[in-house]
Amino acid sequence: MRAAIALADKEGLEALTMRKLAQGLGVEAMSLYHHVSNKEAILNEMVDWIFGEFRLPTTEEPWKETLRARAISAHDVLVSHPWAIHVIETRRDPGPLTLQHHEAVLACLRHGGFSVPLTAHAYALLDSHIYGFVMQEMTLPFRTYEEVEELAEHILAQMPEELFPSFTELTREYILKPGYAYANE
Amino acid sequence: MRAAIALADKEGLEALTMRKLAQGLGVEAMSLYHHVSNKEAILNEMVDWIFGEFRLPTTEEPWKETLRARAISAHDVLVSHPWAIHVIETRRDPGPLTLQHHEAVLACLRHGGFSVPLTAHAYALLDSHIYGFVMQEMTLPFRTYEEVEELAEHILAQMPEELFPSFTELTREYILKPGYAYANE
DNA sequence: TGTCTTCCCTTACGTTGTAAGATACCTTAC
DNA sequence: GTAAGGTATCTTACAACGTAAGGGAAGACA
Repeated sequence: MRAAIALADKEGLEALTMRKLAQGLGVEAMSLYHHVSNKEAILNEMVDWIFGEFRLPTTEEPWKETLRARAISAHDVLVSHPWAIHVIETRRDPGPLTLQHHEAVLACLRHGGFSVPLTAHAYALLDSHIYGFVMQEMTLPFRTYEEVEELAEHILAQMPEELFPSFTELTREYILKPGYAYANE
Repeated sequence: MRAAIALADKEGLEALTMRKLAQGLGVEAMSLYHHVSNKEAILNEMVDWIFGEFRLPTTEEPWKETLRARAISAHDVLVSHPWAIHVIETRRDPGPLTLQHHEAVLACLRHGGFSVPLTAHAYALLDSHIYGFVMQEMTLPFRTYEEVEELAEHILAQMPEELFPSFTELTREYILKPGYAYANE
């Protein structure tokens, strides 16, 4: 698991093949199948590990604070493992750490005074925002400020201003201002 | 494009291979490369087509109403093409319909009185919710109500209630109630 | 000393995207 | 009327993927 996560972190999800993973462990690809039934199983465990990294909310702290801390932690974890949302999105059965995490969030909301239906609404709302935000952040065609600058100039150059007035305005007056980072949205 | 979208709709994204796509068109796989440079190019165009399906917001209607209609439309489109969010998430350069859509949303917010920074905040917030919501909806291990029932019983049976009190409560008192559908969250 | 389990190996297969190049047809030019 | 060139398709081939099938070496235990 550690090797798989490290490989995906370093060389991207598409580099995580059974052969490369095995090679990093000084072993042949087929040897992995003695410990794991599938590549899918590896991905499942990777996602469960990710959920284990999220800060668990508690029932002692006020719900707003502890859930805010959880959201920020989840964001940070997902951003530092760029493959994560992508893989989460394709998993269909949750692991133990994932279930434990859900339980903690639900318990926190219930202790905070939310009714059962409101708890469901709130959880859906919170995680929609977290996942959607991270997803957009990861989909951006730039990461550093230099990349923003270069790309924006390139796009502006070939984007007719009369067709895209609001877009060029946003780019010029907001995105290209020093200090811009999508994460601050 | 029509064949590619139909194939992905009907048999899933993993069934969209160059050979199967060609076969559906009565042609060999390599013939597609005369019209398209890559499989990536096909995916790019599919995403652009998706954005073209989203209802464009206008500057005539009140921003709240027209953006709400856009959000619902986007949700419906994304749900009826289950491959869409997945592919959107991996695209890095937007097509013309995508740019046109962004322009319309930005223009709507600006006309609605939002400042440039607030427009950026609002757009990020709106789309985070839309994408995240759809992503969660598509990741659920069930689609129909029968599947919920079957799966919930199965999970409850092997989930120790003392370890997951809030989870079992939510399942029993909310998810298993007739009429439940995640889309209503 | 012999059997069983654990762990890794080699070999092989079907599927994927696509590079390289041949071939048939249609259009256009002289 | 014929040559030249462009357009659309084909066949063949290759490297990389996940993984099925089965062999072999080491240690554990009888």
